[in-house]
Amino acid sequence: MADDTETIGLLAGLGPDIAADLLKQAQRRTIRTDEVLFTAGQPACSVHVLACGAAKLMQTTPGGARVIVKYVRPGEVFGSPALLDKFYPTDAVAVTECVELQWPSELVRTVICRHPRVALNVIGDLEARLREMEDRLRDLSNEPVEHRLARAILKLVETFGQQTGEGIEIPFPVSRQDLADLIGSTLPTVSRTLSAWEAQRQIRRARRRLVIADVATVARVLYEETIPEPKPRRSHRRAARR
Amino acid sequence: MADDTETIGLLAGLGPDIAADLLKQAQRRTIRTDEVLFTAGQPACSVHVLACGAAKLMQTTPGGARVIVKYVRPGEVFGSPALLDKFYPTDAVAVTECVELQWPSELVRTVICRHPRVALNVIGDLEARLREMEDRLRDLSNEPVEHRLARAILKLVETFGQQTGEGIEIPFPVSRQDLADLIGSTLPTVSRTLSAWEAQRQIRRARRRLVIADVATVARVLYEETIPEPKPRRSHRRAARR
DNA sequence: CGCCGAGTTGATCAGGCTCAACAAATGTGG
DNA sequence: CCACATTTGTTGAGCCTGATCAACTCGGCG
Repeated sequence: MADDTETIGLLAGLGPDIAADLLKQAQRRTIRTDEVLFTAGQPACSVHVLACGAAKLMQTTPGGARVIVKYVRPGEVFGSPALLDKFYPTDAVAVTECVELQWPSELVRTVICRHPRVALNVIGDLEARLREMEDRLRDLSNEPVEHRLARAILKLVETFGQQTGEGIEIPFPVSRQDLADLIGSTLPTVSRTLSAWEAQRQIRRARRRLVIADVATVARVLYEETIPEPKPRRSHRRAARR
Repeated sequence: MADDTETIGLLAGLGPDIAADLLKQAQRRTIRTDEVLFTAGQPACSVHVLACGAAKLMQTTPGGARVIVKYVRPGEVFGSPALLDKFYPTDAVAVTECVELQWPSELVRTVICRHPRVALNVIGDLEARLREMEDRLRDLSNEPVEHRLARAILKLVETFGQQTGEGIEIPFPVSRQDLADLIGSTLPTVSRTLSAWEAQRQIRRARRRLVIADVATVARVLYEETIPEPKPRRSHRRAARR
């Protein structure tokens, strides 16, 4: 398992011996698909890293609406609120069989004191997530569903995509509802758009998995009919028309 | 200026002497209203803290759409991407006369090594911003404009609000366009809603400032007509109707 | 074989965006 | 201090994206 050292962002730049030592101190847990790693509202007392597999972080509002905040990929930190003794803000659910590492938060805090590099790694991770959220916020404010959907899929592709004979496959089930929750839309709307793309052979489904046959064409959705708009300062919302 | 020590989250928990020392090393800059602190895309080489005043962080898309990512309040860190030698992801614009402190990023990195507490402070700040973004994402996906607007205003109130004779005032100009960019809507829509609230005396305007006369009633917007929805699991979007 | 959750698809309707013309407020120079 | 220019806000009319509701299909499973 020593090769985790290379994957895990948290331990980057630490020197193999130290990293290995920290790894040994981690609590290791295997979680089956659809099982819950933690729940929103629970007190967060350890910092988590996904060693392998994939998980989704999501919130459910009292009204029943759901939002997928993020898909976690191997090597990423999640549950960092633990460092501040807060509560988990989201549910975390395994979407694959996966392996998770946990360190109790006080331990991590002392590690940070001894190896401040770890703190920088955490900061880097958080910073990246913040950027990601800013992007999504922009999309949600300005882009139509079709664009948001394309972008969400492209993102899944570059984060989790695996080349197969049929195209690039997302190696875990992504339901239409999931996609809807990811882009702030609804199942029927997503279904419609995807049906169209399926008809055009840009995507397909293989045993519960999403397969993107033609990434370039999906990406093109984002650029076609983006009005060059000669006017110096258009005001707002929906750059596309016609 | 030693009293900055108490306000500045970055320096929390450091001991007055150390904090004072760090403060001395900061580059201090005064910025006038509407001036730019930094621009999206610039290489970020120092970490900023707002000593006093207020600033907004915003992005402008090529299409001309704008998003206000955050209003920065005194004591907050902004421009932390510098720690990783990245680029500023947003523009930062002063909305008041304000004073900013800057530390070159390498300096901050060494400070972090000597005083890991600083790293925890940064992490705390980022974590809080992440939570905030998650909330906004949820709102944008699920709530109608009216709710988002109410929430945005309430947030401004609790972050910047100052009690005055007329009610609680936001101590800097917030245009309808700003509010629109904050909640992902458009100027005309915001204007309409606000006109209504103005007519009902919940808010007013005094010399370019927003004054919230009746916070409770604005807050009530969020709760009235939230359907109790007996059904165990409604699917999605817009909990409110009728 | 019948059930159940997930997906499809049609019909309908409304929130809120767009366009546009006008009114207020702020600022500028004489 | 007033006329004009510029920016910011107001308000009406119309339309379109995408949500909602609903009926039906499909694939998997006990």
